[in-house]
Amino acid sequence: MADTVTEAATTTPARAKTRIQRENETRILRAALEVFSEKGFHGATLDRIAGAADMSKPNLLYYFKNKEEIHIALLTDLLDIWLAPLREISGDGRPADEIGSYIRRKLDSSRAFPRESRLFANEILAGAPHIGDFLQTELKQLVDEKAAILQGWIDAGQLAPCDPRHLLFAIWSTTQHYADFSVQVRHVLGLTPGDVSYYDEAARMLDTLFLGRLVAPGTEG
Amino acid sequence: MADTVTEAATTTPARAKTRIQRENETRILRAALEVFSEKGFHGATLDRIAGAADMSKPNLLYYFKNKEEIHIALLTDLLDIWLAPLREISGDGRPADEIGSYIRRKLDSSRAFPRESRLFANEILAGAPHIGDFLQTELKQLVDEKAAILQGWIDAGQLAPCDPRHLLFAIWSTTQHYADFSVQVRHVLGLTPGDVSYYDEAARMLDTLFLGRLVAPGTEG
DNA sequence: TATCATTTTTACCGTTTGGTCAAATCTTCT
DNA sequence: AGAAGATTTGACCAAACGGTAAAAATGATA
Repeated sequence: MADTVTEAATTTPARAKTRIQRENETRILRAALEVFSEKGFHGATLDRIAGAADMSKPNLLYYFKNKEEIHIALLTDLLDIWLAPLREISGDGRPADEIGSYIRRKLDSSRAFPRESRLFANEILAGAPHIGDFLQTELKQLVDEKAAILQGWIDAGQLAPCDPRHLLFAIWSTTQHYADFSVQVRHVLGLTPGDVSYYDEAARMLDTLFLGRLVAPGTEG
Repeated sequence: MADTVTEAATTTPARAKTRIQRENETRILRAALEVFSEKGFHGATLDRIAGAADMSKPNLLYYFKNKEEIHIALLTDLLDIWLAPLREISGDGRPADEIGSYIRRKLDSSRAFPRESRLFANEILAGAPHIGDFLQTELKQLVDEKAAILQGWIDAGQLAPCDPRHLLFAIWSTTQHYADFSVQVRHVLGLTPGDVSYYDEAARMLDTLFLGRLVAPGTEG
């Protein structure tokens, strides 16, 4: 893949933006997020995005030079949202507090930004053609940093011995599942299409799983 | 969406298959799985699938009448693989044994069938256009059944009070994560593209999480 | 080996898609 | 008001795509 999000960020020619420019760019990005997140990159068409933005296709291309540039712009915005909850983990707090609030932040993020979460999932599933570099550098570095904090708790006997990175994977997967697989969740629970009332129960489940003990003592394998 | 997997299964005209027919159909399905799972439905092209099957496009269309039919054939095969581990959960065993071995089966499934897992993830992310009916009926029914078993353990005090369906969601998400998000996992762990050596550590993590206690007593929030 | 059904290929078609271009229209600012 | 720049539109294009038709080649079978 030619461009990555990090490259794209430096390519900006920096020119004062007009009011119309700002308005239309956000309209386009909002529409594109809707379409990309539910159709994937290849399933999304410029016509559809333009239609969702209530705009003609050539006009859309007046603001973004091609389809990929819109996609990259979305991914760039997304990464901040994705990283924010992780950044807040602090070594100063108690393990249960820090892990618990991290899970809550991630779950809130899934609820507040399901489209962004699905966009991210699509990108990873496709082999991370645009954000591969981000994953290897920025994300890895932050994970290394936070894993060290978790490892400190493990060494202090406050956390069960485990690979801290895999603990993060477990938090990511369980929380993101409610956004990415929401269709399956709803179908299994027998809920109607728009219903996201399962988030409260999800929060309880994850508290039990990560902060409590699932299998009662004396009944282990 | 016009066809669903359940409809397609009954459409078969039932005619004796030749050797070449069997060989080429499996060649096509194998190639299509590869392409669909890494490009998604819309990103996959018939030319690419035909190329991967070392076959001309018209020849491919001699065996499957269109792109969607190949996709549906793959999904149909997939659903058995997906359900198999869940079907084995029994109310006769001890909670820790049953849950533990279910997790192991699901994790093994992710390792053995990563392409199938990603195909499934793509389908769900796209809103389950083909398997929506399956999710609402067959899967829901099986989940209801197994959830009752888990609820029995909860009522018997062998399992922490929680929504059994959400417990299943947690198992699905954590285990499938290693197939669906393998690119991210590898990048964060600093592994090379083909490396799947993380599965052993993943198994340990999930055992700790689901069967043990993560946060040490006395350090809860 | 001759026959018939099956399989494969070549050439092609209509549509969709990402994208361009130049003219027309609207804003902004003097 | 009117010039200058910004925005929008309609007409269009080449490539890619899913799919078709018919002839050619191959395989099975008697």
